Amino acid sequence: MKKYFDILKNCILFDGIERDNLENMLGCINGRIEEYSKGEAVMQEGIAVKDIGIVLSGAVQIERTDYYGNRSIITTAEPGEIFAESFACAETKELPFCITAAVKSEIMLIDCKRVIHTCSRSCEFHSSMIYNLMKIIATKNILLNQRTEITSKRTTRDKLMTYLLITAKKNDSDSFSIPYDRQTLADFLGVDRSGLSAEISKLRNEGIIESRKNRFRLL
Amino acid sequence: MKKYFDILKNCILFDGIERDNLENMLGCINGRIEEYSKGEAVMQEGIAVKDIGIVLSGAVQIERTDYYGNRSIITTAEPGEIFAESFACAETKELPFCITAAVKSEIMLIDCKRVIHTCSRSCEFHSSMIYNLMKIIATKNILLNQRTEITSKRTTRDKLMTYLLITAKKNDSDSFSIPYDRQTLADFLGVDRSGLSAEISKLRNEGIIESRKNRFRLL
DNA sequence: ATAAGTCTGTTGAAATTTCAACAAACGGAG
DNA sequence: CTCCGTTTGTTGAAATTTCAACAGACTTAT
Repeated sequence: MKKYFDILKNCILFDGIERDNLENMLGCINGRIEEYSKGEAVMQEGIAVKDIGIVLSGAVQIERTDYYGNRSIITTAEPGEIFAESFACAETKELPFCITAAVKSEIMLIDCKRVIHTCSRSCEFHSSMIYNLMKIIATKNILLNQRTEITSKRTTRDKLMTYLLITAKKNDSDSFSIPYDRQTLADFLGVDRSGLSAEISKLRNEGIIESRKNRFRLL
Repeated sequence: MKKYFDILKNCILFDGIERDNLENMLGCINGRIEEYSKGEAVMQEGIAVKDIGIVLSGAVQIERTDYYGNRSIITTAEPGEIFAESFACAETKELPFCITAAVKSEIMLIDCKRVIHTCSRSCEFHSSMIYNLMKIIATKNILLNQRTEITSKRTTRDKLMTYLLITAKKNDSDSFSIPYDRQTLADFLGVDRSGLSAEISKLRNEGIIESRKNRFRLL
């Protein structure tokens, strides 16, 4: 168990909890470690989700199959990252996709109820963990809301401008860098890459923005 | 205070908490009641959000101004509904939009920290409230994820089919009703209403779905 | 039953996006 | 410095969406 402490220490779920207290914590929430071989299902589609997962080693991927039968990877979680937390907290009756081990992996599974309901001992660290979990989910929520605001716009220009405006506000400056290359930005905005490039050029020619590579300035 | 108990009783944040215990609860979390006149800001853009809001009477609306200067209402909250909970839990430093009273309203504001951190008395109801809050935010999260999955598709057909497939799975049946009229569905999917109608007809002609008004069946 | 209003499906034209292909710019590696 | 692989910008054609307008179906109030 001890050999995983360095990884768990970096897991945001345990933010603000000292290493020395981690051991007590883990007893308190009864985390169990499971091993999965490459391709094996960590959580199967259709199950009722009870556990929050933490990747200790390896990686898991969340996969979805669309109505054409195309399977695509929605996200992956690497060591120290948590997954399935929203489904566990929402007490999802049927997981709408499959979570599998991308490679041979060790996963810690924690019963969500043990996290949310403070133990009888009511340890102070438990409270920290609840706070962390709430913050994680709420932050994702805000990010998803922003993305929805962007993608609900109808044109590439509107999507891009909405994104740039949100980013400028976040950076508290008209001039900022973005952490995406063109293709990734296009995927995020839900538009075609070449169309996005064209739109950036157009906005630049119209004197609405300045841009060079992934650095932008709103005028 | 007592006159608001009926409203609070229906607030999902207090699910599973008996009326008799509600009063203790409210002391424990120190909910304060504020009154706002029509149009007055309940939470101003740019502030650091600390409180979760509950509408006791009237209604609040969450408004956003886009880069053209058009102001639009993102959502409204009516009596018994909560708002700003994600921003409070995520400890948002700058609220990205304004929350105003749509009409003369009474609002209960609760310091989020008081909710998340169980009180020294560690009352059992507090634990219920944390559980409820977590479930609310996690559920929204899942819904937003689904919406993102839908709107990230490029064509009206793909968006519609993804939505129908998710709904069918949720209803555990190929045949189901949807809670939207055409315009609302179009807004939700992020597409043009007339184009959506046309696409539904096309799918029907191709024998992929049956549909009558807001009832659908996947074939 | 009528009338007014709303919702839905249809259509064609205009606008926009996607797609494919290519060239220019860029960034290492040798 | 040159070569090679990758990223980005550009372009024109094809596909799709949006827009506006209208007609028919349906609802509700009187």
